[in-house]
Amino acid sequence: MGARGCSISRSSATGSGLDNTTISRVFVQIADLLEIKGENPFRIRAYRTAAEVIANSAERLSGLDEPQLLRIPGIGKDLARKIQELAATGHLAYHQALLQEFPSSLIDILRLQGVGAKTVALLHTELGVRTLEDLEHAARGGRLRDLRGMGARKEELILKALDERRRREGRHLMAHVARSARGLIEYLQEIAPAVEFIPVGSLRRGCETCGDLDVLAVGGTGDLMDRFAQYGLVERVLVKGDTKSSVMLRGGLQADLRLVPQESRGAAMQYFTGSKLHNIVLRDRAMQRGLKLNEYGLYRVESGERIGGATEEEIYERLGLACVPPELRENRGEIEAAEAHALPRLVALEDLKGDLHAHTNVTDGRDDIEAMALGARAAGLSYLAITDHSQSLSMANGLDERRALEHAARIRALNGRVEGVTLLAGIECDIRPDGAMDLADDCLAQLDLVIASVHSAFNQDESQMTRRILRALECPFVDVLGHPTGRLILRREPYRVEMGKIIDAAARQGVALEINCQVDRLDLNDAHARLARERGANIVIATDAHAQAGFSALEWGALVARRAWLRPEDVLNTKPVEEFQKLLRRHR
DNA sequence: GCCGTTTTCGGCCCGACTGTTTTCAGTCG
Repeated sequence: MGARGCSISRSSATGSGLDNTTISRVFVQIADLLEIKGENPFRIRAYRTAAEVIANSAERLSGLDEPQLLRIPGIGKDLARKIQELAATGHLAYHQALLQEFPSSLIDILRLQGVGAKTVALLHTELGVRTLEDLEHAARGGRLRDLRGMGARKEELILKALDERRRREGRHLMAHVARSARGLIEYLQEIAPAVEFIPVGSLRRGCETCGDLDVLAVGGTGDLMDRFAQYGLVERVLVKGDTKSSVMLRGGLQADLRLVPQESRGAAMQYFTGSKLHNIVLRDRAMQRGLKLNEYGLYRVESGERIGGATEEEIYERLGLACVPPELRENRGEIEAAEAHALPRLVALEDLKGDLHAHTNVTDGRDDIEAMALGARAAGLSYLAITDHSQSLSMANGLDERRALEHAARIRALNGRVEGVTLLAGIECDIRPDGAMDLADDCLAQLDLVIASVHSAFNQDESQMTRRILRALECPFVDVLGHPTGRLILRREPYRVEMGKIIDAAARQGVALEINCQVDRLDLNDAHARLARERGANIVIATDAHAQAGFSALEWGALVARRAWLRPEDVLNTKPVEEFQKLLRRHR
């Protein structure tokens, strides 16, 4: 994940409740500042690696002691102490000292396209530039062109980058990038039918957001670069060479196209799929074996002889590894598992047999029960739980007990109408601010499936929210906890809640945790879903569809599950409907 | 700043492209 923004929020940086994201952001900021300072690049990398590891750790690091911290790869004595200082005081003296030296606003400048640490330092020392506004002023005044290594062209590029930054902030939802990829590849494919176009990078790894779109053109020729630059949605060409070009698409997504020869197809796929951390480990492994790995192939260092590169499988195999699925390539234990030939058989979209979370036009959905059943069948599903909202969600015309039971009767009456799809009468019942369920137990007891979800009072403090959800899980008729953290990716932070406790309670009580497939939810995320499985909680993958076409979103949830190392047997809705129902909490 | 089956020191991934240079530094992925 890229670093968004640079200010460390005051509210979240208060003592022992410190969350991983906050610690990670401090480390990223330190790395940025050290880069501007011109520090040892390996020290900078150490901070970046640690920041990544911390952000992706499901366990809260602020609660760990030094020996526990030292067991985490990438955390040594020094960083362990820094984490503890942060956890104890909410501050880090080293970080504060750097901020005295360089204002954090310099980091905003560092994020500009084409501006790196050396340039930021130069601007700072030579022109006294501290903020984006200072920079814009200097550029408009023509004061950049006289600096060493700069010219009028560079000045113009910086003004463009400033303008772009204003219009858009960094990252994009995976599903939106996937759509852009499909459009671009369709265009290129028509021009060059013999060339194979492969999306790689974070999109291929199934990351929830992507900073850019990377596409390989296997077996293409140089003229493809011109055609790429001419694509209708290109706003501006950033770089254009014989084998590599980058463009900015309308809407602010950067797209990169790399030309690779057929014999390097596998090496290039491996290299450009990443992640960076996974690749560093892989190249290190190659080095230990007297080999060199780059985007063209795998070579013996001594003789220069090429010993692989046509396929990814070949590269992993020559390094003594099973081929790692792209979703696992994050340096989170996959190399060790690949070495032991113990990689899991990951759950796939095709394994999913039912969907458990869908709304109809009785509340805030667009289509009626029958249309939704048809949609589920078209998506290849054999059962569907209709789960409309409960009364608290009055904006959505939520159901009270009487309407909920009437609705359930209609759903059951329609069962069998759409051949091949079993309908379950469920509800998405609000968890009230005090943790009480929004509908009476005797109503919930008469339904086939109950999802409990938080839709209000998001800013309760952590202990309040944790107690609230734990109380909801006590209700014997709750089968599933819906979108457990309430986040909206790139729009709303998750609410503050102790997920470890929620996961343990869910495991204990047989409540399944949802991976909600809405492209801006994907909630649970990969790290939490992985933790949930490790702690023995059941998982369901559910769309939260609000229209007939909404079932295609299962694709995104399946990717999250794969990134969480889940196997088909870890996901309840891979089971046929009878077996699935037996596994629900109410039938345990 | 991390790491270690050669190691507590001396390594740490690497190539493409651009702009400003005249052989390269900076940026990016």
